[in-house]
Amino acid sequence: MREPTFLILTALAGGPRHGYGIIREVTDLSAQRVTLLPGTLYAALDRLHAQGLVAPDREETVDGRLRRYYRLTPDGVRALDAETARLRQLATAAETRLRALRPGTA
Amino acid sequence: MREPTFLILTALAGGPRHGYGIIREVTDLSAQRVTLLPGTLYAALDRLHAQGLVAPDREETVDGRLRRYYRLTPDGVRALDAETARLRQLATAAETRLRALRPGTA
DNA sequence: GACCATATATCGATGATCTGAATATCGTGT
DNA sequence: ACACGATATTCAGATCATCGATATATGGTC
Repeated sequence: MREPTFLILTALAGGPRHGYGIIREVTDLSAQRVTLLPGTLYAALDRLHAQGLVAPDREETVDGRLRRYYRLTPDGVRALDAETARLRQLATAAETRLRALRPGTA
Repeated sequence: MREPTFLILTALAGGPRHGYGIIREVTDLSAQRVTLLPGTLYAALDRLHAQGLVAPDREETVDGRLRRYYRLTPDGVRALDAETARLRQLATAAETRLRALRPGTA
């Protein structure tokens, strides 16, 4: 799983969001580091839906503009959980070696 | 940066390694979860060398077989450091939301 | 009426990785 | 002498997520 996909799942872990809401949430989440492009978002949502990790939630019309909400499925929560554990394990392994490289920084 | 690339840099953070040594180290590092294929490894080494993150170290001949060692460059250490910080930040953001989803697990 | 932010959607190109196969050398067993 | 397995490296072809660009439409602002 790549970073944009991970951030989309993380954004949805904060509650159902519609497409543009996800884009804004991801921008915040990553401290302006990642700006999700529409192509990335909708391709990812289609893929994650096909994988059963997200599902359409509800549709709202606000000021005449359609909002299509998505939410995490239970499988989606599990996938995000597993992916988070994996990231943490990778970071820990690297940090252990980096600390050994620079004993002065300990 | 994808997982195999990150693991290669992490393996080299433990000291210079030759190709097959990196493959074995990555298998250990990831608790048998990731098995680096030769094609992945050498393509990544070429790419990382072109980016200045790894450099050829020395060559040894053991039992008549050549071993070509690679090591992290200072830029490589910095890149691994930055990437590790990024992974940790992502994991922390996701964990915060996952904990809020399941208050019982806190 | 031009322009911008919101909102959803599609398409081709890019690039890192994976699959799968090929090449070469050495030690061991027969 | 020869086949075989382990070590070590290389390359062609394919896949897949993401990017960049573009399209469509609404409502509010100037």
